[in-house]
Amino acid sequence: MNSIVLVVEDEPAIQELVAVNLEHAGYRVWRAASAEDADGMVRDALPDVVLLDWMLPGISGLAYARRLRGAERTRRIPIIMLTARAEERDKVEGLEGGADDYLTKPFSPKELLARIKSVLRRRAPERTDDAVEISGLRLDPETRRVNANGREIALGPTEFRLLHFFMTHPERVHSRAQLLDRVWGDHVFVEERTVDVHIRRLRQALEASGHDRLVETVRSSGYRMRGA
Amino acid sequence: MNSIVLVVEDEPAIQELVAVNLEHAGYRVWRAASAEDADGMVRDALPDVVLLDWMLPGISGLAYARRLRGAERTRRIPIIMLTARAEERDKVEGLEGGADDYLTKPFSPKELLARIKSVLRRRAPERTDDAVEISGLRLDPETRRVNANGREIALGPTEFRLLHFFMTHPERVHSRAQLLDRVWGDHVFVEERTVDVHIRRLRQALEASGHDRLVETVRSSGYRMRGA
DNA sequence: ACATTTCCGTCACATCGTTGTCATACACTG
DNA sequence: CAGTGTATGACAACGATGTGACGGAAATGT
Repeated sequence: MNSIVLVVEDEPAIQELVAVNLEHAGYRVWRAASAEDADGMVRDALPDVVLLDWMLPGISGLAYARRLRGAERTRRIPIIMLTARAEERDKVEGLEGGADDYLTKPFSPKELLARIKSVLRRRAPERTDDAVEISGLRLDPETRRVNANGREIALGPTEFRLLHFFMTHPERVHSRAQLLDRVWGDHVFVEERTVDVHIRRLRQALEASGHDRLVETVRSSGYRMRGA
Repeated sequence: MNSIVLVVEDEPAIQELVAVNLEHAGYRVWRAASAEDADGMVRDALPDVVLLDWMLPGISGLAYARRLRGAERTRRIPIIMLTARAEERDKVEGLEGGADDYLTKPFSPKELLARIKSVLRRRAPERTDDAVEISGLRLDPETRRVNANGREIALGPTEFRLLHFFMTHPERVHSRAQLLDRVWGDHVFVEERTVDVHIRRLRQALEASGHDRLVETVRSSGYRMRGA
């Protein structure tokens, strides 16, 4: 759903090719020609995926992947490495560096999109367009709609994202801090208790259909969504 | 999870490497460049593991390990020693100093993580996110749920931690003092008798499914959980 | 540009669960 | 049976969460 892909690639032709394909598929693309460039962009806001060329002028792709994985703020961003055929033998080392997946040049647009989608699904399913459903409650990111047994439910933007995150990570306890991080996003300075209020609003919206009982309070830990 | 690793290493490059890898794996890292540094940190709160370089300016790693093992408060913290290849012959002496394991430089991140996990599992399995099950009673830290043969059991925060500790250390008698230390935590001032009350509450919660018989009283010693 | 509506974050207060302690009843040991 | 250790129920204080209200920001409509 309009996810942001940061493409770090020094070869203009390839960068263009990749970017065009991604944009055509509905992604927003940030282009960087080097790790240094990329770093400047990441400082302002976080992309949802990083496509990282292996060979880069200056800081290498591998080194940059390590740096991203090292910093708390960027740790969970999925990384896909672009490598030339000849570099394939280095895969093992690269994986240790923290890449989530590999793409060997040349690659087809279809393959590119598939990898991105798969990597998103694995590490950040809430950034995906797939509809989710739990016991009659259905959320569809594509249409931005929520239905409870067919009847539509109106949600504010934050409640929508909150519910989406819950539904893509059910059965697991999330602390208020984690929720702020992953639902409100990066660089937020908000009281933890604010989460409570939005939980309240979400529950209120789900009350009509009785789905509010899916949102459970786990005292002293956080909140959890029932998985079934 | 979210265990704290105290890294004591004077070589900045290695400290950085280790710290980054650990953080990537989800640990919280405290960095110290010397035993003296480390000691200051330990005074405030206790880490779950100590990674200790063999060669340190000032107090040596070996000496510091001995000190940690000597003090009641820090005695049970697992210690992993970092040694250079050339020092390998000293392994025996090191083990006598009380280290739980060794890592010979250079080492791979994978090996580092494996050792830490193994050492944690051995000395503090309750710091792990793995679900535990004993004769139909199942506790899952990730979802913060307890089931007795499928039926969910509600526990307060303290009872939950208590049960978790018991289940990860079955068949072993724990004194009230030990339980206070490891379930309530360091630096607590609570009557020992309070443990009795929580045992009572835990048993009460487990009564419905008959699992309360798993929690045994060992007169004049403490409590124990049956292992099967 | 202005008016209106929606949404957000925060606060104050109400409510409820949890906690540590005590007093008492009970069980075990020698 | 005396003495020690443990179980249990009650309780008051505390802490965490629920809830309604409010001012202002942001989006939307006119």
